[in-house]
Amino acid sequence: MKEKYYISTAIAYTSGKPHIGNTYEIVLADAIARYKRLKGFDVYFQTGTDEHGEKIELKAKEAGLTPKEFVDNVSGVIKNIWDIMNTSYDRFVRTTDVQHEKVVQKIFKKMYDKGDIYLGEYQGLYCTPCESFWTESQLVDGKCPDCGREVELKKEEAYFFRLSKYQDKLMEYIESHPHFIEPESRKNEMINNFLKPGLQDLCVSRTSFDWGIPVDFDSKHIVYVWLDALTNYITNIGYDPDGSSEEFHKLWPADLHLIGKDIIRFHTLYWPCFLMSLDLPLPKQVFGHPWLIMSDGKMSKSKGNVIYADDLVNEFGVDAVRYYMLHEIPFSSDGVFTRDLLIERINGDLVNILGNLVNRTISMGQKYFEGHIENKKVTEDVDQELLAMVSRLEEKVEEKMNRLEIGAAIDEIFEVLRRSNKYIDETTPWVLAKEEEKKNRLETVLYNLLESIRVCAVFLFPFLPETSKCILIQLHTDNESMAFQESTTYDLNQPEILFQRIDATK
RNA sequence: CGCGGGAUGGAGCAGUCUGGUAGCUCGUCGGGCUCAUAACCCGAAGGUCGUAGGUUCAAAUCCUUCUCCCGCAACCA
Repeated sequence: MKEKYYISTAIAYTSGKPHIGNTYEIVLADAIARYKRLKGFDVYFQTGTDEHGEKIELKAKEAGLTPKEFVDNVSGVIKNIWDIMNTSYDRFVRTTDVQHEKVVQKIFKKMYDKGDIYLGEYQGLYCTPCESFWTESQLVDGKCPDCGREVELKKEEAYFFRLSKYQDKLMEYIESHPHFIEPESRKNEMINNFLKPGLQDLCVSRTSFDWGIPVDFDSKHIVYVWLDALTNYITNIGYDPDGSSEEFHKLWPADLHLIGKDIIRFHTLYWPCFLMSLDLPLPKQVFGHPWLIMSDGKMSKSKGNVIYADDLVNEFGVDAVRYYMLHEIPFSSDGVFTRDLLIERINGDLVNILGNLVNRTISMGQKYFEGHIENKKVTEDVDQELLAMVSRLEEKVEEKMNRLEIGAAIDEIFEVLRRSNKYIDETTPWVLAKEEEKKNRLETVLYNLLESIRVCAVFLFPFLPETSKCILIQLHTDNESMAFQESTTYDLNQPEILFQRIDATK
């Protein structure tokens, strides 16, 4: 039986259309999910939208819509972009799903009955005109950061979750599972800033707005959005305090929660404590990925530097945009998006290295053998280095993917493609073609190239699914073996341009 | 002294854990080839590895000082 692999993205907040930075996460998750499937895992890949909260209530009001109408629309927009990016999620969840809402209420009740949630008083610095609570650190010169007016100490009835109760257990878990929080610098932040000073109990209800899940036994309280949002990882696979589904028992705990670096705290402190309260095992890993930013910093409407994924896909194609996202963003520091660099990557890597290699190889196959190529096994020493690289590729890619170094995994594939281009120069097929007695050697050379390309195409599938398929179609093969095959027969299709060169001056 | 991460040829990065010829991609310059999308291949120039000191036969790598950049510092998602 196949081993399961449960990967999730954070659910996207439905405040508006996601820009390209917000789209990075789903593509990253998709690459990992596709890779795990390729390696034989039974993958469950979940994504969706987070639809409650005060901000959405306000946005809806501005738009003259009910909150539900508003989130129905935005959730659809988000799903559409995920589809445009050709992502292979298994389930798209929404926090406004009735089933989710019901289970969240049960979870809240269960925690309350257990004594982990208690009714208390929220004390905070409140700005009355802005109707907002602020923390000490959010204040600017001791005043409201929004309007600059004085804030006052205010008390409000609220429910609290006893984070303090689970603090030691959580610390123990983090220390005994060194890869639970990645990258490591984030783990240090959590330990030093929160765990060591001691966790404060978390306020898990709100009374200042309505758009959310009501506490069923005290309906003037709305369940805190994060308690609502985080539980999506279990409610949608059948968790139920009164008895969970078979699917839940199969899938939980999740293998990887892929999230943005901005929400690490919620996923590595609050979420584990919630799970411990429910007596559930903790996810195996939480990876806080860096961001795709613009050269002048984070994308924002006020800066006017927002770029949307669908616009780029229309202009450059989905795999070019995927390639950029997956290849250009380092493991633990932000990656910068520029149009020039995108074009450079398309021309330099996708057109020159990959596209041209496929094109020139298939062209020679057609020209010299009318597309019919077998392995004549007239080998020479010069073949060895290429074949060795191809045979090591699986191991190399696996090593990088296990560390979630996606860009480095792609580099390994391109190393083989570069080596293949070099192999053509070393073997000079056009010279071999001039001598009839070298015909079998020529065919062997082309065979070696075709197999190398085929293996690369198989490994490119998680990252560039369309391109991978196009290459296999041009090679006219459905052999998806990850290893070099000694004896296949190729009956090539006509070559077609995989990526069109972009004129950077336009 | 709040905590953490970073500073490497023109650009972007790897190497730092486990000291020992400073590597990759792009760019520049020169050459080769003609199967291919003026693509491909080879070669060259270019770095006191942020600063100052220390340990060592030997430091990008270990220790300390300072400078600059970035992230975090809890109830907004």
